[in-house]
Amino acid sequence: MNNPGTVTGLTAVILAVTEETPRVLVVRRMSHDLATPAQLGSVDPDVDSPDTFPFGPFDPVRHRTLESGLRQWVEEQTGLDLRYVEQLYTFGNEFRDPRELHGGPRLVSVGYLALTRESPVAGTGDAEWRDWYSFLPWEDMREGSPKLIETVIRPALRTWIDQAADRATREQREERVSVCFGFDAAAPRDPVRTLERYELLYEADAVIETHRDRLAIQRARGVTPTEPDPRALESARLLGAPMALDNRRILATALGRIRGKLAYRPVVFDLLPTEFTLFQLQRVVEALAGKRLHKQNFRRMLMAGDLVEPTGRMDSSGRGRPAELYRFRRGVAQERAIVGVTLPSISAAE
Amino acid sequence: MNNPGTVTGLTAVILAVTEETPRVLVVRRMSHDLATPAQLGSVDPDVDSPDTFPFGPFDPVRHRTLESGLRQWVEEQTGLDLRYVEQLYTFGNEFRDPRELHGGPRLVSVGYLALTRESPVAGTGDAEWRDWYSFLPWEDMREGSPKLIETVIRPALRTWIDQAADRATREQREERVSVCFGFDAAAPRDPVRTLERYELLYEADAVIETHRDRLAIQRARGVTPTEPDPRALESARLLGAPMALDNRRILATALGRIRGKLAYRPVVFDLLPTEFTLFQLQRVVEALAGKRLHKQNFRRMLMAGDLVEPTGRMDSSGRGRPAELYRFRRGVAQERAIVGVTLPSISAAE
DNA sequence: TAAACTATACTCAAATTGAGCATAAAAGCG
DNA sequence: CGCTTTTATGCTCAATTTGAGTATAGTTTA
Repeated sequence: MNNPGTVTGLTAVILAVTEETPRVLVVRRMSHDLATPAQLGSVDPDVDSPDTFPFGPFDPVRHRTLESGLRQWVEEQTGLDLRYVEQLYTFGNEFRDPRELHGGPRLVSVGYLALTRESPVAGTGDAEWRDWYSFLPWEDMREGSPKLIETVIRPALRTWIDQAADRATREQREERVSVCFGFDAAAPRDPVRTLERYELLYEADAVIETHRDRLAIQRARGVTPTEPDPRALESARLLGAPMALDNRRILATALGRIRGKLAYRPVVFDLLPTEFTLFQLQRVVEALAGKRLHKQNFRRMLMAGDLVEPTGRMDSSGRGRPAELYRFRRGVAQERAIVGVTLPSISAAE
Repeated sequence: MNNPGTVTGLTAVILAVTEETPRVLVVRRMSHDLATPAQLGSVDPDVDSPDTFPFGPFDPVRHRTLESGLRQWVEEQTGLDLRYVEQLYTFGNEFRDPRELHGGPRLVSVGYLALTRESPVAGTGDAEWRDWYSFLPWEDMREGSPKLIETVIRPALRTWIDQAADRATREQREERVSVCFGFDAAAPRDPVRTLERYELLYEADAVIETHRDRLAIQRARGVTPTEPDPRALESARLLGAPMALDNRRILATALGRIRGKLAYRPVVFDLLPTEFTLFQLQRVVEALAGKRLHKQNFRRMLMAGDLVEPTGRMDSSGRGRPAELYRFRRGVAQERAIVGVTLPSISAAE
């Protein structure tokens, strides 16, 4: 086999929040330069043209840095005004791009997280905003623990635990499941561990990607595909909308990162308009955290951190008593910002 | 100018701790594949053959993942048994590799942090362990604030603040300096913000790399080099040993990451032998954190987190009362490990 | 006018954190 | 041997932070 080398590209996870709804920008077709996703041995018809994140090759002649490269083509292609931008992770696994199975190059992709205030996407019409929890439904605990955790995830993980070859493996799996999803009352669920949860589900054959990838690899290698358990497949299809390649893994990485960042950097403000009520701010934080917060404590924390200041104006558009409008204290908190917004963990009880 | 494309490589920051001394593995010459660092317009003779981190190109044919690639060549070349390995950041700035100035390709390098128990480096003889604080001396607060903070850093940053063009910039710089180094009593110094500190020093022309890079770029562009202020140069030479390329920035990234990780993952144990006294453990954490810890509180935290268990054996090699030997509770804490080792911030007073 | 909803001020107990005191057990040294 | 030095280990205490309420006020909507 010849050495097809590597292709280096940039993947953008662009987040916004409208009112209560968290959104991420996805494209239906892959970008021109890497068009037509190779036929994956698709397990599920839905997977045939699944969503991807905006992707562009990195051109060192045009771009001084990876970040400026990303900013430039995202702004060119979507017209969005990216605010906070942060490098996430570089993904370089074998067969990330299924074309590698047929002799294509390794696709090394530097993932970036970008925050913006939501606005209609200009430019190429194939990009659209989607609720990010439609891809990772088990991460949204705002209305309590979603039903599919008990009905789909728990049984699937139970099966996986029971399939352990020996006692030690079995106990390790039990512990891991318990920690990731907080089933054990002793270890409350940590909102930041999104990637671990996704990877656990992937390993446990609980998401559709596991089956898809296995099948694709087996086909490319000329091995007779193993017939997946129909019950496992059906269960996997219930676990959120699929995405192409490892894009759901990337989304999980992004979500974990932004949740972690929340605690020590005032990043929320890059998702909000210049002026906002404290309750709007809280709604956005809740959308990110995937859980409800205690209102009084939330504002206490904001005040203690000197993160916001009142504008004097009021917002009467809401239903109840009008709330005062605040603005982010740029400058001071910008740098200081040892304080962010702390997220409590989610107790197993709730 | 033709398009020379990119080269994708892997950079390894390998850390170990011997007794009290933190160590990082550096090589004197660059690895074969990217040998002979181009002549940087070296400001300082010492910079002519500076240390670099082990670097190797990424070969997608041999390596299924970036991490396995890194593990493989590091273990081949050094014989070290890498334990914890984590991706740090991908560096792709213009002119990272000075050969780019002369038409070379962009060097995109995926940085990895690796922990190992120190052992003599086998294999190619040009690798050696160095105290990592020799490169970032302002990060070691174990014996109180190092003198060079007051004698070198503070004056240099003062000059930078005074050079601000306008009042707003000036205040921003003041705030930033104060937050990074904790000069202001209100904002204690955060051990995790190592990268911010390095970048601040770089921007403020306080480290030698700023001068080196500026000169190199000016020469390559055929611009007459600006003569650097001799006092600034002299001061910059006092700020730790230099490294090639952006390797000190990478080290700062690594140090910040491991310090942050300490708080929520039991990574220290990958630097220790199987059995250790609590005091040895504390010494290692202190080496990482760059500050001294309260002994009693430290063990209280360990016990609360169930991270270690006594072996029953005693260590009598020390001078005082023999200490009990402990081992890391693998398995349980491995996964649970919401608890790590929390680092207090460093108050300005001390 | 009541019900519903939102804003905002306070309180309180539990848990966490930073710092110290006290005592125990060894080694080294006169 | 007795004294100093050094390290280990158990325990207390106050300050702060955190999670969860109670109480009351100001608006809109049925």
